[in-house]
Amino acid sequence: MPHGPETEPREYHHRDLRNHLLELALVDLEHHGAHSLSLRSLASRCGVSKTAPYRHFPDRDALLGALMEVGWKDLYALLASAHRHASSPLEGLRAMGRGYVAFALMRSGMYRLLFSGEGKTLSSLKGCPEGSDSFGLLLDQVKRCQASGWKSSEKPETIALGFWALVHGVADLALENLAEHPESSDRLQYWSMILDTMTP
Amino acid sequence: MPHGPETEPREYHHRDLRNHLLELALVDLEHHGAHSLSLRSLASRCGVSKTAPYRHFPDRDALLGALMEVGWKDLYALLASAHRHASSPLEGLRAMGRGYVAFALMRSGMYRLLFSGEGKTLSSLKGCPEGSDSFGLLLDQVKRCQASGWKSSEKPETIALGFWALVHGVADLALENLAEHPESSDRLQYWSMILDTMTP
DNA sequence: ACCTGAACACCGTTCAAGT
DNA sequence: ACCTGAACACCGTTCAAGT
Repeated sequence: MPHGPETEPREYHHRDLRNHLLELALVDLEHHGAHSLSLRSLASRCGVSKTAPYRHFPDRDALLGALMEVGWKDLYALLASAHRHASSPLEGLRAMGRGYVAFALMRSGMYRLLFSGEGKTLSSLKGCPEGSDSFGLLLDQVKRCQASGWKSSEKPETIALGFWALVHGVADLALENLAEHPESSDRLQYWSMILDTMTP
Repeated sequence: MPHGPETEPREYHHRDLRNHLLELALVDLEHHGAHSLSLRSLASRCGVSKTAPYRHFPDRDALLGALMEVGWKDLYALLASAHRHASSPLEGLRAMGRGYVAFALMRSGMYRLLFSGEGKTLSSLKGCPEGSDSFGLLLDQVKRCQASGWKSSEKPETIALGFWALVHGVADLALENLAEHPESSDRLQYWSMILDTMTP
């Protein structure tokens, strides 16, 4: 059945290839991890030749970079909404920590891509406004906590980095499932408890 | 110049291939990261055919696993020696934390291999006695701290996991160079300060 | 027991060429 | 502007065969 002059001509230049690639990549990222992402495989599943992606990304790292940008934005949005409905500054800080851990558990592929290094994390965070904005969000919340008397003698940057380190470490350990007790049906809850224990 | 009956016949079966491969791999690991490790390249630099490594490692992951075993052992030795000469239990705990961060900074390739996931970390830690022994070391030190009154109302496992998370997060952030102040000529010192600030 | 060689099924990337 | 096809230089892995 050959198609005549329809409004939407099939088998054309595909037009939205860039977004199609990113969409599939986001799925692969969660299901099989960043190291399994292949330009050739993505291309073929988009119904396009092996080299077509190079019109939209200079190389594989650029595709990964675009995915990270999405990740930073999502993380920022999650952190921003987490502290909004808190009953106190310190509760807001704790909520941000729980949100961070939840992000790591729910979107582990993306979390690992953002933070497992490979040398690109730093530049991607500094280069991406959403990345430094996330730290800015944390820093502001720490300052609000200090304004209400908590650890007010320390530099806010020191506290913010220390708290981020704690939260980040908890997220990493939770992701590696590094607590072998049997009743770990709800990992988020267990690790939130650890987090609260370490937050004065 | 053909060689006669010498004591050490060249160009033979190489005999110590397994260790030679591991040696080269350890160098590559620090210089270019785990993802750059290639069985074929290692083999050729050992002066052996591309498939020879398969007599010693079932697959690439097995080579990585053998490297991790080395890493766990080294980390364990470092932690064990770190707390030995401390003036108090809590000082010992802090020394272990600094040692962990120092390990991450000095052997970043190995540190990333051990902890950047790829799904193998958990099993490699649980499977390798040195891995769980490292946690046992930490747990014992925490118990000594609690015996002298520190946070004695909490479960030692909770404190140990929380402290490990903190230290691990500090190590990760230090590795990503996530503090952009100019005078960061000595990262270890800066992040040790952050660590001490967060350790009550 | 340990190693080689050919073979298969993948990769990223470049470049001349097509529409 | 966007995509294709052939080509190059890599991979991991299997397997029959050599010593």
